[in-house]
Amino acid sequence: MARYGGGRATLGTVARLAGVSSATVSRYLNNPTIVAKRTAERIRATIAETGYIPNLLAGGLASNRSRLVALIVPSVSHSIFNDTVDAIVDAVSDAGYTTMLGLSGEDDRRVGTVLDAVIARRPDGIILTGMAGDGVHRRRLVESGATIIETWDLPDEPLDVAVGFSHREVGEAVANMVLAGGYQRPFVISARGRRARLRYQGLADALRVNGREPPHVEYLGYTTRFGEGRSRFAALIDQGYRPDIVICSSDWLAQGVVFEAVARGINIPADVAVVGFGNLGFSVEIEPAITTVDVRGSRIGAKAVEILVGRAAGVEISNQHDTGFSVISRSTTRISS
Amino acid sequence: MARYGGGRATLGTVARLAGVSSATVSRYLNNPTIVAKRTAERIRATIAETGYIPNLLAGGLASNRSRLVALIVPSVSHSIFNDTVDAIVDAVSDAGYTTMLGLSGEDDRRVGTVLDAVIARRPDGIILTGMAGDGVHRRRLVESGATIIETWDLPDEPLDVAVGFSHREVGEAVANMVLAGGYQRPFVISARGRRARLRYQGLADALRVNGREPPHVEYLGYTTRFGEGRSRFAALIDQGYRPDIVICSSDWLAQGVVFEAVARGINIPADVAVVGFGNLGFSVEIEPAITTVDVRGSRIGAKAVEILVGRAAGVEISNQHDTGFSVISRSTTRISS
DNA sequence: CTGAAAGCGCTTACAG
DNA sequence: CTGAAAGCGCTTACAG
Repeated sequence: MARYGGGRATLGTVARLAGVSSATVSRYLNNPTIVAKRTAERIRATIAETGYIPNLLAGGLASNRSRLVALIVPSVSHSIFNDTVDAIVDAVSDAGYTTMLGLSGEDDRRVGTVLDAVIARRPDGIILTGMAGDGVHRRRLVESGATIIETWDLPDEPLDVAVGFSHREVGEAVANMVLAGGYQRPFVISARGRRARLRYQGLADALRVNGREPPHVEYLGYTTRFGEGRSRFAALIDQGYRPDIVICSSDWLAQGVVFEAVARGINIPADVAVVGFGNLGFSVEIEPAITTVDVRGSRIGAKAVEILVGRAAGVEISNQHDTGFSVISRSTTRISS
Repeated sequence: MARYGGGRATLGTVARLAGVSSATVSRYLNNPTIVAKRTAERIRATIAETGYIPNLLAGGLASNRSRLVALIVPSVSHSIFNDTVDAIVDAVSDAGYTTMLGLSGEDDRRVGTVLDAVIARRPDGIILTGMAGDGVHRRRLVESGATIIETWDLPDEPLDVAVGFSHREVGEAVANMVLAGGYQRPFVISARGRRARLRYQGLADALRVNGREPPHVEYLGYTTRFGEGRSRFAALIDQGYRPDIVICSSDWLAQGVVFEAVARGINIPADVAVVGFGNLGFSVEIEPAITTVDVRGSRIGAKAVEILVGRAAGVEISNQHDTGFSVISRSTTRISS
């Protein structure tokens, strides 16, 4: 970088060198077409020559638009939200914004701390997974003035706007599959989080309506792993359970179940069908394949950013966006029964 | 939030209400102990009452310290760096800084764009995975004035500071395991990235020194998946290869190999040993367990932030930090041969 | 221990 | 289409 007056080039440096005012350079940067062609060209050349990079700290302060989007997720390792995170960061970047990442921890334990840190940067938007926790946090969010987007859920009363799907409906859809497939002994292995419970309730209620008992369910921790699917399924079989369909709250669990079943010579789907959740990359690669629920995590992310950008441009935004889901049936047609 | 004069409270609002100058409030915020006890108490109370949250955009501009750390990784879904990302974001947050996340894409394709966006925010530190690409980017990084930390690698000439381990040495360690275990027919299934290639070279060179041929190797894409491990191993067997040890450049590949082996009734480790890389969570949960290389991703992340914070505090920092690695042997003791 | 004042690098009415 | 000037909300020598 060429240095001018002992520091890095500023807007002022560029203006002086190009023989225009700072205001004009600023206009060129934010809306090139409103500057005269020849002036624009001169500024462009000067910027290239000086290696000038705008200071968005100053820009955000002056314009009261930080072009910062805060993204808050529980974690990034072993997270079902990662497709959403990738989609958001990419879309945010394409829109000329920058993503701040905050980790709220398991069960959103640290969301308060993260919120404070994030609000101090005056983001234009805050994207959360799940719902915006308790009263204090909801209040802080509203008062931040940012567009708040709750994702992966459809709360009845979103704080601002929600982008996601109904977990109850997912449960109901799985129930329909159970009923249509003629399964008699479903067993559920589930995470203990709010949303997984909602899916179970949707499932149980729909089965009950059809005169069926609520299925056995085993709740694990907030995050679920391959190994737990494996060990829980093994324990289940060892305890004498003979489910004809195992419904898991994540594809990781389902993968573990499949792995254990294969190792034990239990036939999928003839002896037992396996259902996951998330349609994670590997779920299509497992053999026998598992049935799973695709919730289009990247679409949720893309939609969230679209809304953010739209809001900034003054577009009227409805407060509920159902991105839907689909049950992807693989290997649930029973060969024998 | 209580409103004062029609907007949110600023430093000035707090100062006026507490009956002190802005300078004193600023001092209280940044270093409470240099303010008189009674003054401090008054300010504290006023802040609580007004719900004041500092504007760090302004703070960063005025102090020329943004307290922003940029983290640049290829992606977040299905990434071996995720433990590092979690550790960094948490440590950055604990240090009172904020993380900006940029995705450089597969093979760092988009690193240029991401760099520009990030530098415009004037971060105090920039953390990258791998080495800082080509000349243009290296130059931009240096000129940014931020502390640059290259992680997951130990370049001979780091741009600024490097935190990681030697991929060649990992390959050599695996070679030692191959030799010690008496394996005769190693086969490598590998990602095509620079670092995976370095590990292969370390492996091949160490074997060559011991009078052995370089092992067969099959290179896949930049990212490797469970399904590829499965299908590549299947193809290998179908083609008549009979490796006694399969060395994979990721635990995902290794998991796929194990899965396929189990399905085919191939005994691990009696017939074939499987080696992964990364010590990802599930690798210990696979049965039979795989041998893998633990590179302590979260330690790399924690160390990187420690260096950043130390540098800001004026601590002298050496430019190479070897965080080491360890080979975790599981199921490589051969039962028959 | 505290305050008055200048300044960080931008944006944006306002006027022409 | 362009410029002069005020202002965004902080921090930090400087002086006391």
